[in-house]
Amino acid sequence: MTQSDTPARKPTESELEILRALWSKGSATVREVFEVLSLEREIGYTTVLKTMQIMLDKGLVSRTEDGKAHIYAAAMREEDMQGQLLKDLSDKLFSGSPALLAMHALSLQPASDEEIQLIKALIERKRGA
Amino acid sequence: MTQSDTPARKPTESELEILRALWSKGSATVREVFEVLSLEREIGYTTVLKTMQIMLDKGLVSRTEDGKAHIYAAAMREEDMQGQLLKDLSDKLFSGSPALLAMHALSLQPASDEEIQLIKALIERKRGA
DNA sequence: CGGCATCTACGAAGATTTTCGTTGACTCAA
DNA sequence: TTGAGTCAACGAAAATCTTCGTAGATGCCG
Repeated sequence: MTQSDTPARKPTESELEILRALWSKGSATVREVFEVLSLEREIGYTTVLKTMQIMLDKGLVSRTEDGKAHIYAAAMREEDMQGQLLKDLSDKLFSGSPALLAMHALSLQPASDEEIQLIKALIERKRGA
Repeated sequence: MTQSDTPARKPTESELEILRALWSKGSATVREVFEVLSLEREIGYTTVLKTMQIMLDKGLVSRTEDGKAHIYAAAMREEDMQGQLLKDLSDKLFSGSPALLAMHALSLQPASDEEIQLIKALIERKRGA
C-alpha cells in the first residue's frame, strides 16, 4: 500500500524545489521539471523522476497519463503551502504569532511604498472587521 | 578535523528544538535541555547529548567546561536565526520579498490592536527614513 | 576505600532523504 | 523490422538525521 492518504507532511528541500517548478508552469512532465532544475544546479533526470514518484506517493503531487509521458501538477496551491510553512515557522520561532513574524520580516528589509500601501490596506481591512 | 568552521547551515528540526531551549534559558547543561524537551515528548538523555555534540561541531552552539559537566549556549542570537530562516523562506516561497511574506503572514491570522500599532509604527519609521 | 550517581564519549543501528544506474516498454523513422 | 531516442519503474548506494546502548571518567557520600 502506498501512503497517499497520510496527512500531507512538510515537503523536503528537494520536494519544495520541484513544487516551485510545478507552480510556475501550472503542470509539467518530469523532463520539463528536470530542465528547470538543471538551470539552477547539476542534477540527474532520474533523480527528479524518482523524487516526483515519491511525491506522488506522499500526495504532494497528482498526475495524469498522456501517452507515454506523465503530466504532474502540485496537489496543493502555492498560497496554501505558503500559509502552512509560515504557520510552521511561526509556531517554531515566533511563539505562534504570525503578526510577530510579520514584524520581523518587515524589519528585515524595507518594504517599498507600494508594499506599505498594501499592508496598510490589509491592516485597515482587518481593523474594520 | 571537525567542521566548526563551515558557513553555519540551517539547523535541523531536532537542533532547532534544542536551540529554543537554550535561548529560553540563556545557557544550560545537557541535563537541563533534556528536561525541557522531556516535557514535550519522549526522548533519551544521550540522544540530546549526542545532538548537542553534533551542534557544537557544526558551530550551532558553544560550550564551556564547568567541572564534570559542560555548559552550552546558542552560538547565534534568536533574532538572527529568525532573520535567517525568514530570509530562507522568503527566498524559497515569496520571490525573495520579506514584505510579501509579511503580508501573507498578516492575512494568516488577525493581528491584535497592539500588534497593529507596532506594525504601523514600524512602517512609519521606515517611511520616514 | 568502595559504590552509586552523573557526566561525556563513542559507535552503531534505524529512518529518511538524495542520488542515479540499469532495465524494459514504447514510439518513430529508415 | 530494427535501431535510436525517450520514458517510467525499480533497486540500491550514499548522505544525512535521529536515536540510544554501552563504556569509561569523575565526584561524592558513607
